[in-house]
Amino acid sequence: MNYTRDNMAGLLRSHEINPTHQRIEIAHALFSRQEHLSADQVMAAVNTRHSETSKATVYNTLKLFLEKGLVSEVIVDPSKVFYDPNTTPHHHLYEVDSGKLSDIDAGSVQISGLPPLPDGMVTEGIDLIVRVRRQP
Amino acid sequence: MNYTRDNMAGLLRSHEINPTHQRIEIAHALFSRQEHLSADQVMAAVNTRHSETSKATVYNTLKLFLEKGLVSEVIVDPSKVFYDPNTTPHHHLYEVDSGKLSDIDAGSVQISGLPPLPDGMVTEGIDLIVRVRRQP
DNA sequence: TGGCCAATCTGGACTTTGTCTAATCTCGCG
DNA sequence: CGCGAGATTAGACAAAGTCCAGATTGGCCA
Ligand SMILES: [Mn+2]
Ligand SMILES: [Mn+2]
Ligand SMILES: [Zn+2]
Ligand SMILES: [Zn+2]
Repeated sequence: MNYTRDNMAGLLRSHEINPTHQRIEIAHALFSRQEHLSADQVMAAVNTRHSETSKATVYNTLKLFLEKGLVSEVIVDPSKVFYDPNTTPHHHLYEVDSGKLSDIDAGSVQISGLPPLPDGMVTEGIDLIVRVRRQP
Repeated sequence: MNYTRDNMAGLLRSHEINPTHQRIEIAHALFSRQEHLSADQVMAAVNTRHSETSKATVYNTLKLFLEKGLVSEVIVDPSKVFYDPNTTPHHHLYEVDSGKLSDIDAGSVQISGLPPLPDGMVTEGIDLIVRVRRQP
């Protein structure tokens, strides 16, 4: 799969998102890199050549993508949220010193023995984060 | 175990923390409740009667407690960190709508199939968060 | 007892992440 | 064309957290 800007328009439409120039650029930043990016990093990525997308639009758009299920969010760093082009259930490895965040495939991992949920509650997701640091 | 202020002094000393009035109050707020509290909530708990502990001291002290292993931090909410008087390995259930955070005992939960760590890395911790929401 | 001084605490300025709003822009359609 | 719903924008605002220089504390020794 090649994440060209042209393909982004179709991807957006398939998630019921009206493909505008800014939205295409933001989707392209996330999907072409296939990396976890913070709002700030998206902002920088999208405005490298010249300033074309405002902070408000970056935040609005990431929230829209999240609602529409185009991206997921990863909460590992107390100071910022990361946005993830991978929406399949998967886990994360977080290198505490460097802030590097990478995926762990959910296929091989198995979680068992979780207690039953409180009444009237449904699981929204299970986040598993392995926090690692460079050997001291 | 009764978490009186007097017992807090000994608890602090056993973690190589000089027990000052403010530190005792902050530890007491966390341990007597046995709940997950944000810095803001600690601040409020400690200053109910009359203002006695500054914001800077609350943040400094929570960071000190964390370094000394007296409390742990839980990162589930993108807008604030929770501090946890429970430092034994355990998991969390997070009710997204209400923000309620509760413990899941690690004893019964089993996680298997995690890939080997990158070279020269050691696990600092494994965070498992079950995000739930009220049935729609 | 009183003074010293290292550790601690403090108010408040500052930074960063994120939100909000009112004004402006865009673009497909009649 | 030109309308208007939806989208974008600048910049004010809010909340969490950090930082610093000065004030306080309290244990210890003369
Ligand atoms: Mn462009
Ligand atoms: Mn008191
Ligand atoms: Zn991921
Ligand atoms: Zn806990």
